Amino acid sequence: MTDRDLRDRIKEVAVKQFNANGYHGTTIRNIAKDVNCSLPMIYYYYNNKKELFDEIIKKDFFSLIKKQASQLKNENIIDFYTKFIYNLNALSDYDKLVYRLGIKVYMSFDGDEELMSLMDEWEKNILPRHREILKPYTKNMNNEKAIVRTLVHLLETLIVNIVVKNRYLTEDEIREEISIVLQGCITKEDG
Amino acid sequence: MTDRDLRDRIKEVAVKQFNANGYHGTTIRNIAKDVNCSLPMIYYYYNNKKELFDEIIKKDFFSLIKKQASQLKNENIIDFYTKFIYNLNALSDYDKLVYRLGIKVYMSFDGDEELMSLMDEWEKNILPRHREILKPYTKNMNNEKAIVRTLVHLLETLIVNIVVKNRYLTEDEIREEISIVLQGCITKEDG
DNA sequence: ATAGAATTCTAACGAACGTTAGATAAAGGA
DNA sequence: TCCTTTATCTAACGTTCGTTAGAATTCTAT
Repeated sequence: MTDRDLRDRIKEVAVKQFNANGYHGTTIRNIAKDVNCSLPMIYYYYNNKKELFDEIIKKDFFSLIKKQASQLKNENIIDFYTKFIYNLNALSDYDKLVYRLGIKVYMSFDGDEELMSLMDEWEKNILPRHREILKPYTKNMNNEKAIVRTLVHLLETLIVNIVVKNRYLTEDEIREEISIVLQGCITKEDG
Repeated sequence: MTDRDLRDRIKEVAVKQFNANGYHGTTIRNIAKDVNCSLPMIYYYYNNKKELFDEIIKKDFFSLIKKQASQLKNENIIDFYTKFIYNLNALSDYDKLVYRLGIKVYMSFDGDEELMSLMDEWEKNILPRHREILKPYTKNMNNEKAIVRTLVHLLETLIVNIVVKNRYLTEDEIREEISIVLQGCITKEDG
């Protein structure tokens, strides 16, 4: 075990245990045991259990998805979305678990009201954001809204497969599925 | 409160609390309080907490999805899948919560190894089943497998929206999205 | 009416929980 | 060197947990 900041090591172990056993099933004692430190050390760095959980979601999870959302648009829309999903495979184990815990809260399977409403805020801008991205490719289509919705729904499942169910999806698999949803768009602007 | 079997009332309250607070966050005392009975009555009908949780998944959840999977095929494939999803809106509150808890286990957000492996067993026949259903419509297509996969992925998200996030999806919304994924198939056999 | 089974209760057990008090050790500048 | 700050510990507090013992009540068939 390296001599990294104990504070970070605590959070790392906590993410694992919150994922595996949920908020209530995770105990400060078990975290301390895995970190190999004494129990009150957790309280030296975090005021209480809830603050530890909240920091993972509020800091780590949101900075993760904000970073992901700010990815540069590729020249080709299908390449763009394919990379968008495919890159999730390469997330570090820690980031994957943070993402997974975030989805757990997003589905209100864990966390509290406050965290859930933060998720609702975020969710509100998902559809508009992708609508904006897809605008150049869907401007003449009558079912534009449905296409954006379907794509976002597909992306959600792909994310869940990689991050929650811990599957590896190949780039080709991802591209195939995205192409099926966007097949009406590709001939408009691209090759 | 009606005088239905106390055993059923216990399970009903348990489903609510397991959904809201997870396995570890749910206490026998709180169940008893909501059922308005004494604490040992839970143990009169169920040997322990885990048996209560397991019965919900093993009996109620699996009978629910087996019933759903055995729905009669409609003459039109898009109508069929649209109804398949749309009908979820009409599930009783209890069945929705049972379904939701099952998904929680399916995503290994709750439950134990044994329940998870039951889920894995079930998951294995999802793709083949839909491949069979779609066979008449995809037999001449080169991306048949990708279409089935994409459809199943879309169905998963729609199910999560209705059952986990408790959204109401209109029949038109559902049909639009399914049509986008199956647009290559419809002109083959149908009108 | 009454014996026996089925149902429900009060009260408690030991274990584990989140959290804290307070002592000890290590580090670093004066 | 000594003093202050930072880091770490042992031990315990009060609470809640899953579970059970054992008594009281209600039902049912004779």
